[in-house]
Amino acid sequence: MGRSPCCEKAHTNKGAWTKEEDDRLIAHIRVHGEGCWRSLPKAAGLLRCGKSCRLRWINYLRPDLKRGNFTDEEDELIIKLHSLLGNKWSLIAGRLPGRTDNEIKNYWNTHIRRKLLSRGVDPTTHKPINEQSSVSPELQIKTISFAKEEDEDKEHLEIKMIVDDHLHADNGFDQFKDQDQKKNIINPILIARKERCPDLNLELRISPPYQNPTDPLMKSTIDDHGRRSTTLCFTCNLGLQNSKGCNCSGSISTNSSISSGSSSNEFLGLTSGILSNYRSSLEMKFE
DNA sequence: AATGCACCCAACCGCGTCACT
DNA sequence: CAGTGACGCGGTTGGGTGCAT
Repeated sequence: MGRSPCCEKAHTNKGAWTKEEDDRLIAHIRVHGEGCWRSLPKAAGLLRCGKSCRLRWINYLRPDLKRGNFTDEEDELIIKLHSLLGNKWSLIAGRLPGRTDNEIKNYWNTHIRRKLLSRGVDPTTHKPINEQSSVSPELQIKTISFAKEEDEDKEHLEIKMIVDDHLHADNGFDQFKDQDQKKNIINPILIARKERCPDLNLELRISPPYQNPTDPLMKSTIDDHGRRSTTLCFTCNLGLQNSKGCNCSGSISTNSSISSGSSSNEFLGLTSGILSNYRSSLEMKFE
């Protein structure tokens, strides 16, 4: 079963928009507002497909667009958001007022990628290019997909998560060579986690972006077992240090940025409902 | 001045998701 | 539950522009 075309290709203009077309689109949206993109071209007297009109409006004609060069602050925010979200350009754009996903995507591909490479940082993983993990490949978590949880080998995943925890705690993990021994250690921790957040069964942890230990934003705490862990509040992670939501008291650790339910129900300004929708397609890259 | 090349970015394309029936 | 239409997203393309030779 094929997909029906979004419009009648034979009678639509393509390519660059003319001034007259722009004016028609603007005039129509001023009167009728955004939406109903499929019927808009006919109503506005445009020989364009609805998709094309939507893109033109969102990426170019919208009055609230911020034109001009990206600032250094925007650069850094994009980098931080990308390290958390990956190529989720629309989500990133949602945190930069006046910028569009297309604009940020283009800017990333033409400027920021190069900028990161020149810093010796892999733009995909946000880790130093020459830093190779000492962990054996079979113990490294590459990607966890949430598309179909039931398809996941959950036990395998849990073990990897805990091994990952111990790696982060600089605890060494040769002691966990035996799988059963691993599980004996792992299961109580998992149970405790589930009890802490009974409403969430996401099996989800999001690793923070790579942080330079010398970064002045990083703060260190010592846990009950005398282990050192470096923490940074989430708003600071987003480059919004000293903002209203800044909470650098160590409440969010580098090992579990979103491991438990938050009373605010917000992540990056998204409601839990949006997050829920987003979850099905979200892939989190683990270190 | 002519040519080739690299870069930028607006626009397109295909697919996934959601709402509705 | 399946089919369908509409919208939104991310990857890719291609034309315009500037620079080097």
